[in-house]
Amino acid sequence: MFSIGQLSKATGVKVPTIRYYEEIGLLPAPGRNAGNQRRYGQGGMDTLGFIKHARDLGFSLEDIKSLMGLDGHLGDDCAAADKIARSQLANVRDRIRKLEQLATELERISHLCDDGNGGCCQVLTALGDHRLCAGDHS
Amino acid sequence: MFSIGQLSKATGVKVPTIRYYEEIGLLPAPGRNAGNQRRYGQGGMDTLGFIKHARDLGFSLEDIKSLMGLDGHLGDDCAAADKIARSQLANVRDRIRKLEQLATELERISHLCDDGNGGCCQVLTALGDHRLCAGDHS
DNA sequence: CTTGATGCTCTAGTGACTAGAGGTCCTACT
DNA sequence: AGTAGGACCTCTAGTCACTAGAGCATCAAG
Repeated sequence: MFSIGQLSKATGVKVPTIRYYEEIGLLPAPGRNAGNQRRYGQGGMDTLGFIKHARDLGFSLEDIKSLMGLDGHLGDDCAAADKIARSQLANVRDRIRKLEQLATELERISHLCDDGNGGCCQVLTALGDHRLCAGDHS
Repeated sequence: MFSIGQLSKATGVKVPTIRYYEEIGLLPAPGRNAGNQRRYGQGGMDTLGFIKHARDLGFSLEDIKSLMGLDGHLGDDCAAADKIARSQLANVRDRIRKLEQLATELERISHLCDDGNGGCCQVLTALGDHRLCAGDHS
């Protein structure tokens, strides 16, 4: 049996966050000891580990709810899980693409001060005028 | 003179968002007409364009406040602006790196179902056990 | 038996908006 | 001049995924 603090240390999920997950029905409410404190078993540990890992991979809590069964246990609908994972992958790829455009643009802007082309500050001008952009981000 | 709707169309910033920017002191409150409706000049248009572009580049509203003068006009402190832009670039690069790790991991997970290695669902197992990860994301 | 860490509930705040209610105003058309 | 419908106004509350703090109870070690 683990206290909420031990669970927190073991999984890397902060204590208030664990209580929050319970509140929104993501993590099943565990039993309590005589002093009304939460006591978790291995099942709670596994479920929280699952949630943590999925969150690190960028899944929303809504996605995670879908990935787990309605009763709070891990589901086993492979096709659905695979679909969510693939859509998440597409999402991540898209974010990478957008961020790369931004990095290009920011790099260009950052170099404006180096060139010494008639004094600063070109950075603010570049930020102010989208037409000066090289790429077509967003 | 532009109405808030015209400003919205011209800049691509939604009407409630413009009012929100005004409320938090990012966009100076414009004059009103006889019927208490906002009327913007070119200055308002420019400032909102600046905000929009900076937001698209991933700057926080707090960053944008720093980039603009305290009185709501565009500032001209080049060194400070450059510092913010560079820190934003580093931030974006970091996010790209993390997302690439996630994409790798998600790709691996998504392929588990293809392999047909003893039946599904490996996706949920992989999500549940961080130790099965190839890379060390997060 | 005390001390300090850990736990409890509850409320409110974060960032950057978004949605809706309920009302007023402007503009174009008849 | 009247009217229909869109645009505008303020205000409140909701979103997501937490985070912070108040004020109290409980637990474990010395």
